[in-house]
Amino acid sequence: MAGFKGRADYAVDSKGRVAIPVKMRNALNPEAKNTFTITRGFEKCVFLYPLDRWEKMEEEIGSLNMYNRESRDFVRTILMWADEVKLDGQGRISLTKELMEFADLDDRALIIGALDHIEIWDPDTFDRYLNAQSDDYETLAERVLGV
Amino acid sequence: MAGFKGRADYAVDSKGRVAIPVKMRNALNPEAKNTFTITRGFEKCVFLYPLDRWEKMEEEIGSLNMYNRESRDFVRTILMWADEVKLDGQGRISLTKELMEFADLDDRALIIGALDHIEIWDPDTFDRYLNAQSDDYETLAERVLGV
DNA sequence: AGGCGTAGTGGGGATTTGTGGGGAACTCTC
DNA sequence: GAGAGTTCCCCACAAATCCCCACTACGCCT
Repeated sequence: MAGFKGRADYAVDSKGRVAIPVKMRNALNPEAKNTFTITRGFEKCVFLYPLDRWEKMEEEIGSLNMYNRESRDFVRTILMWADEVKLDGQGRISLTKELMEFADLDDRALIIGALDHIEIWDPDTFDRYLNAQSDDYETLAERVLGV
Repeated sequence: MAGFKGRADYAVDSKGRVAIPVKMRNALNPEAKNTFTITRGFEKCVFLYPLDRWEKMEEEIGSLNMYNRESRDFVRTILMWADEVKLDGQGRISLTKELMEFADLDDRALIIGALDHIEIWDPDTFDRYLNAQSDDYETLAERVLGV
């Protein structure tokens, strides 16, 4: 039930497979059935939602009114990139070509725990992302947490 | 029970047949019996409702106020073009000429999962549609998923 | 220190999927 | 009723996908 945390620098093999760290696999809710929904994330990374968490999201999406143009745009955009993936016998998932292209992934990937989901980054992209952050850790924390 | 998601760029063969991606076929409720109701969609695409879902749609339509002119227009349009199609042995459906013409389809089709229904787009039409969207992915997602 | 188990990595083979086409059955027209 | 045109069903094939097995490195336990 604990959230995902930690980070790992793993290989992406020629078939587009990435291992998920054991710590995160153990943090999986049994009802997630080793299944994730993988989709585009923010800032050029890939999001991985465990099944149980994704179902809540689908409920939210499903409750939108489809006769509203903006809702349709949103539903299409979100779902278009989503895909259901299962851990294989070795605890890996396989990325689609589209998502690898989107996140600029080649043969290395950074797996990052983010509480209710897992993020997959290209290491270089992540570096640039960190450097682009104007504020340091302390300042950020103060802005977000410090009332 | 999971909704339709994902996207695929598939061929439309000379007989007007399009394959439905396995992932979406697997998401089908057994009581849909591999049958869809196909009809005109919004924004020049074709909608594909699984049988079980379409029945709810009919209820919704039936509950509309028929003394309202716009309701009548809507109901006529959606029903006039509606047709029942079944997956063939290869998991394909065949499009009618009228719907292909309406959606500007020729030899390629974009199949997009949209939770309770499937959409079929002409690739160029879809490109134009995406470009016309005002908000980017992050903004859209934040609006609904961002608590 | 040695062995055992687990985690990350790689690859081969079987199966499935997307695609095209042929032929039977059915319909519509003349 | 014959012929042309459709529609439907089945077969075939190449490519992509999935599943399983094998290897190595590291840590833990005895």
